[in-house]
Amino acid sequence: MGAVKKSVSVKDVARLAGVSEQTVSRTVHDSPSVRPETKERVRAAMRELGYRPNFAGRSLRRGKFKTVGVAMFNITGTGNLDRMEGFAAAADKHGYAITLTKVDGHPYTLESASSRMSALPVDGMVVIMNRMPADFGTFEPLPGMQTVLVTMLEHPLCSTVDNDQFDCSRQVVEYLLERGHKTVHFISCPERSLSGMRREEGWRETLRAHGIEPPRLIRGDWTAQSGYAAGQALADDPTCTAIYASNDAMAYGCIRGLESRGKRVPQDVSVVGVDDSLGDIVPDRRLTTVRFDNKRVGMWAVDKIAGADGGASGVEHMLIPGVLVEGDTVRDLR
Amino acid sequence: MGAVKKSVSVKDVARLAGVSEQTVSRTVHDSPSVRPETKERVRAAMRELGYRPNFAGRSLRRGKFKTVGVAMFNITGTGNLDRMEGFAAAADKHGYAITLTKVDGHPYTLESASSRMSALPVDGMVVIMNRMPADFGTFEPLPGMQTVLVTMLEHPLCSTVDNDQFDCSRQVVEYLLERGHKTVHFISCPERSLSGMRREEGWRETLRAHGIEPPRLIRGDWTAQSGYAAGQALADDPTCTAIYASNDAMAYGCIRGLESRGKRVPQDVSVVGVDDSLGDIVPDRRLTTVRFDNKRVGMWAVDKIAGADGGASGVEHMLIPGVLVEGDTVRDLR
DNA sequence: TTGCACAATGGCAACGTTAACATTTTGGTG
DNA sequence: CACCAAAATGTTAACGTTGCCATTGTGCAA
Repeated sequence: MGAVKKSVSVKDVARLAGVSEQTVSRTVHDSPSVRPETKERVRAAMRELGYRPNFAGRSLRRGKFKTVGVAMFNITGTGNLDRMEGFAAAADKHGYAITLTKVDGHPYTLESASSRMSALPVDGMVVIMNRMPADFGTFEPLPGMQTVLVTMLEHPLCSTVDNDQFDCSRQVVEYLLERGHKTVHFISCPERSLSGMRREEGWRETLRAHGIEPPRLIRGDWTAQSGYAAGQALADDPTCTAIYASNDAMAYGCIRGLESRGKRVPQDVSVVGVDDSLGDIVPDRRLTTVRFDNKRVGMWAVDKIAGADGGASGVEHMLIPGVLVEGDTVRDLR
Repeated sequence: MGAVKKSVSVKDVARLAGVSEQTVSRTVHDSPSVRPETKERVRAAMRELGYRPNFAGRSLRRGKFKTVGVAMFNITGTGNLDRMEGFAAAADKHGYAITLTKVDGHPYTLESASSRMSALPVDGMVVIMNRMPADFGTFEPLPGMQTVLVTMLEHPLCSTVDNDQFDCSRQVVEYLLERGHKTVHFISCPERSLSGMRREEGWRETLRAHGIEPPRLIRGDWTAQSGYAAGQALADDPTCTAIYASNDAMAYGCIRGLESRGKRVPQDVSVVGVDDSLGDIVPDRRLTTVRFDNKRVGMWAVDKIAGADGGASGVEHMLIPGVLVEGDTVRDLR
């Protein structure tokens, strides 16, 4: 019918309501210095025209976007959903939005994540690191763009936050040692995984701290199949009474592998996993595992950016401990 | 040391390069009507000052944000990660970004998702529906904001896309019937799940289409535990040679439940799930299941918005079929 | 040498919003 | 009723970018 109206601006509302643009703006922000009846008139005009504030104009004026960018090299990955839940929750709390970007991992550098973000309407950015970026040591965040890395490594210029993988292994190993196990065997993961390697260190160092020389580890690949093979291999080892697997899938595979060789869990061998990812999937047992609070990790990252708002806050490093969840796959030997 | 520079604009670059702002803008867009040596001078100035184009100014000028908003009532949910992968991939392809928002589900209405988005810098929006919004029938998208719903329901004003749940059940049921099973028992899910109910319809109607009266279904709750109970219950039913569970966790629970009663899978009873979510988790068998392409669902949604760009494209409804993946939990009775 | 086409560059305005300041109106007091 | 403070409203300018049109410079044919 009529000409296509581009978009409704304060000017249009002002004209219809018979007030100045400024009064409209004040009404939008519910300023106390507008008479209630005037406000009502303006609101009526806004409703009639279907006015909604233009984000671009607003940000341009304010120099702020109220948005945090999240850069991911891999979207699919254990815990990412919970982390996002955390991002969204924290953003919500501060009146911020989240902008998600997939970064091509070739090359796998922080620089590529950073430059990808630089053209987007964000006040700060979070990078989820899965591996070691080539430029981790030399990377400098964009000026004015607060950058938080989700990693357990510390960075001199960027705040970091992640689950405490070392402590996770410490908890597991000590839990087993306390229950009378003489040593703890370990099913590891691919070497490129930062968090996996940190778990490995935690296992090794905690054993050493208790004066125990770590047994030879078995390298897995995160899948239950590799855990199954590991379980079969360890079934013949008489010194093996306790196995710690780097994730729940391998732990479960390991249990089945042990059982396939006639070992019973936990009567003969105890098994502990990490992730708490099998709760609704495995029906007949409750795996003893470590539950991480990825949502909290996500919240911390966004809080750091959105919470600081104007005031530039310093670089911080945060490790969030997991919680060991007792199931029925560990035997107390005492 | 010096005063804090707010941000570098074309003006600053222009001054340093000794050209007009317009020439800087043209250089940014690599216009052919700038002499190569001038371009180089401008580029040098940009590098020196660390110029990056301001998104707000640009969007304000262009009236476009090159961003698609995604509204979710629940971030955590099967398939969401893959869907996001799809959102991000499609956005990337079109040079768009994704803005993620969690919408409070009280009330659970499209209106609340829509108004939440209206203040954000987005050109269009995607809503992931898990349940039936109270205002589904009456909802009107914001003018100028193309809205795509991820749901299998059709909407008169919004394009929709989702996995074809009905067809999923059809495939499974026909697959089993073809292999000589006389009927197919069904482990369902909570009634509030839209997709689950559609699977239920598919099961029921496909059986009827083959002249078979559907047996009484067992209502589960998505967990392996409920599948386990269902498996035990069905173990005593001599007519039951094939079970179709509404997800893999219940299917796996069901298998374990059957085994706990001495039934073997697939020798005595065949079991099929949906989701293909156990591949790396269950070590000793490959579940026959249906794999959905959630990434493609996500891509379709964002393509619809970002692909149309200016030209308003019509309302479309898309159902993306899953693929039945043969494992070793079905016996061919022929 | 003049004229003309075309390449290269510059000036201006506008997108929508709001902070800062300016002005008008209102209500209360002497 | 004049006067003043406070409340209510209006005016202006600027945020950074870029489309449009104007201007200047360059090379070449007449």
